[in-house]
Amino acid sequence: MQLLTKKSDYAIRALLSLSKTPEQYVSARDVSGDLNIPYEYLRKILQRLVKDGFVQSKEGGIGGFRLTRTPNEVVIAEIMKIFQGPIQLSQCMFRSQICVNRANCVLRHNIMRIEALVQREFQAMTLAGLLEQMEVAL
Amino acid sequence: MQLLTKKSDYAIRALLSLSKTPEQYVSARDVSGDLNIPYEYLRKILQRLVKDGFVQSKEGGIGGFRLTRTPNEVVIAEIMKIFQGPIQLSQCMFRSQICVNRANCVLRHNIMRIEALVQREFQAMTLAGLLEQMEVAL
DNA sequence: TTAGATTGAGACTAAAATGGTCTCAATTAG
DNA sequence: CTAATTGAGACCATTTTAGTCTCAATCTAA
Repeated sequence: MQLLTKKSDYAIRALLSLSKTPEQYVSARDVSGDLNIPYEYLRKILQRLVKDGFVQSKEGGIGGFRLTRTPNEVVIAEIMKIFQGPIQLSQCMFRSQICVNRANCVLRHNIMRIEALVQREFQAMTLAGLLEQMEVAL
Repeated sequence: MQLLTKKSDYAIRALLSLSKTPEQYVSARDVSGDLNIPYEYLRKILQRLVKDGFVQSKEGGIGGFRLTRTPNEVVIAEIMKIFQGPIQLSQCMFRSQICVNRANCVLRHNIMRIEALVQREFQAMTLAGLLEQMEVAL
């Protein structure tokens, strides 16, 4: 059981890396080298981040990727949602079988409470926050 | 992304069901019928709970399963650990690549904090607690 | 203008996790 | 003895996760 998949982890670290040089385009090759992330896989991840508007890309010669937002506008919960989907209950709620017996309701209610808690935490987590912590740690 | 898999969900609901008749052995067949859980699958889950000492089984004629502990001794976190493994970081920490750069450390530190939070919540959740909520709701 | 590096897009693959089934032996109450 | 039960283990299908491969389009610099 892991809250954060490798894909999200890669994405967040790539974004952190890009935030070091805000204006500049950095190639997937460079980011891959820096962070030790499989090149082709990282490319897919960055392409996805382009599609969702978190980064901007430039093809050709000295192309690459750069952030489209300031680090404080990049919420980790949103990144995770892209690559892991929303934090949600075990689908049953959205299907026919709503609360066959009372136990379901109670259990689900409790799980939902915890999921909401997790959601809040990741919602409060931004690139800027992480960057700040990195600076302090230096 | 779901905190609770179907397997854990089934296990917890089965335990809640068994806790209604503490002394009595109830067959997997009956539990399966009650909760609408696939019979063979439930059997596997119950077998596992026997192995881990949460329930006791009796073979033959009017056999079945019953709780070995009182509901307040059954912690949901432990059940989840059995069927989903421990809540843990994306393995990297336990392998060669510890903190290639500072970003890793900071990100991981934050994730670990949230994971610990989740762990605490599930650790505080017991069968007894759920049962109590069910009674109140009646 | 051409070579080289880059991104875009999409198919493809391998391994693990998840959810579930099937079979058969051993046990036991009636 | 029979029927219902658990124990054990193999088996299977689908989904998720992680990653690769190929080729076209774009752009920079020589």
